[in-house]
Amino acid sequence: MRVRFPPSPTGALHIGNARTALYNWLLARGHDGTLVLRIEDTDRERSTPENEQSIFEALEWLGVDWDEGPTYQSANAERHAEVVEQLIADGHAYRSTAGPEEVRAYKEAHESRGFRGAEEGEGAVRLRVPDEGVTVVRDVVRGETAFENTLLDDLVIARADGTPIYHLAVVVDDADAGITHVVRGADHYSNTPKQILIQQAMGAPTPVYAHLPLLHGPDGKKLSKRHGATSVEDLREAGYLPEAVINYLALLGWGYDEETTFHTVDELKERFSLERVSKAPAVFDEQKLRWMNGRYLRELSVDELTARLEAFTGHTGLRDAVAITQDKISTLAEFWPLARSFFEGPVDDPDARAKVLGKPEATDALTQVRSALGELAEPWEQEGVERVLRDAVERSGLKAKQVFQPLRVALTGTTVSPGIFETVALLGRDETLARVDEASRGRQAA
RNA sequence: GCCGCUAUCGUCUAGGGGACUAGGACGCCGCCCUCUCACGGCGGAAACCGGGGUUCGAAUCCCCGUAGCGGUACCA
Repeated sequence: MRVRFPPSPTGALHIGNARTALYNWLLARGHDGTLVLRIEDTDRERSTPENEQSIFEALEWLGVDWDEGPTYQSANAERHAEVVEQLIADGHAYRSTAGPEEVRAYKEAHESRGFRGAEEGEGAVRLRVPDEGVTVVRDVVRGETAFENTLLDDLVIARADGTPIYHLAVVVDDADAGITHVVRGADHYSNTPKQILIQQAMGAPTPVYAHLPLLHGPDGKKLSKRHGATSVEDLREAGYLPEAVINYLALLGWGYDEETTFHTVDELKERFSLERVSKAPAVFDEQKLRWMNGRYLRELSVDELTARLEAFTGHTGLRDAVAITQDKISTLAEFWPLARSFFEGPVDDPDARAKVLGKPEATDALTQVRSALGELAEPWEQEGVERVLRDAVERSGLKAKQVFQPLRVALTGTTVSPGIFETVALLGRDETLARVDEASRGRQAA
């Protein structure tokens, strides 16, 4: 089995393309297959070094590798021209100057009939499509469909300037590369009979086809920027883990059984099959990815998560903070907002201060807490901190919440933070007392 | 317009004639846990697009309709 996947040469790796790449990869890796990477760029200028680089980086981040390539259609121009000449010589193709207007006029004159041109010896090269019979597309996920040849146009396979059209180029490249399985988006389905016709004219074999359902945004329209993340790069920047992205993408258009949701990459390689790919388009739901990402994130060891967060945020010395925030975040991006006050001091949140420190019992609460913590003997650890703080609550006659929230705001500046005991323990004696004192002064001033 | 594909909870899906009072997951709602936010646990609401067939029996098969999507380029 030889499969090949064609990333879009137009920049970021779109989520839909990523899924196509993933399925090709799983298929090859699960079946001893060879994976070929080829960039579809007959349209010359499309593959810029920057675009390619971002695609390769996205694939690498996902862990999707390949055995051969990258190759480029544009590098194969001579071979394409040779095939075109051969098809003309064999009478399978002809040169014609007919353009869109002529084609339209022809179709208006011939009711329900594909365009048929005449040999003119110049112009673009068109393939001669048979006037009868059907071209059958056999698709692993969709079954068989017969297309009436008479309805198909004589399609252009090379421009007047000699450059090949995509359909010709893929077919030639796939045939030359010995590609046996073509797994691509369903937007190519209606084009498949054209490619099969080219294969037949060339005498090349037809590979096994599988067309994947398209991906849509929440509104059922094509996934676009206004739906949020649309590329693998976007997901990476949003703090998703590659293993979660792979798991989620695998499930968009494919299901293994009645209840399994989590699959490791190795399990996916083993379990994935084209036969179980669904036919209906799927909607990309970032909320579910988010949930799944949180699950993966919580399964990481503290050391591993720390390493990823340090790479993601560019900060170091995060381990202790990571340990107490791990089960509060769903993406890497959520870490810093929750933990920054440990490193940069209390954040400035006037609303939180007014709402919590402005309460009448706040002064009393901070006073009790200050004296309790001030008397706490070393070591300054979570266990001792919790003990004295709970005692302070007891003495104050207030509810735990009435004491802890002012303390939380005094220490972090906000009403949302890791557990209060963990926070106090991590901050350390000096910093904790200093922040409490600072908050008390601020309160008196106000 | 023509050709084609698709159609199960809001979303991802399981289902391939009786096991379906249609299963799981996300999200949502409620309860529990609780120092905030989360996490976690428990429970709940929520779907077979419509109409005809076939059959003793249809979510499952066939036809029609409807809707969505794709193709119809000297784009990929």
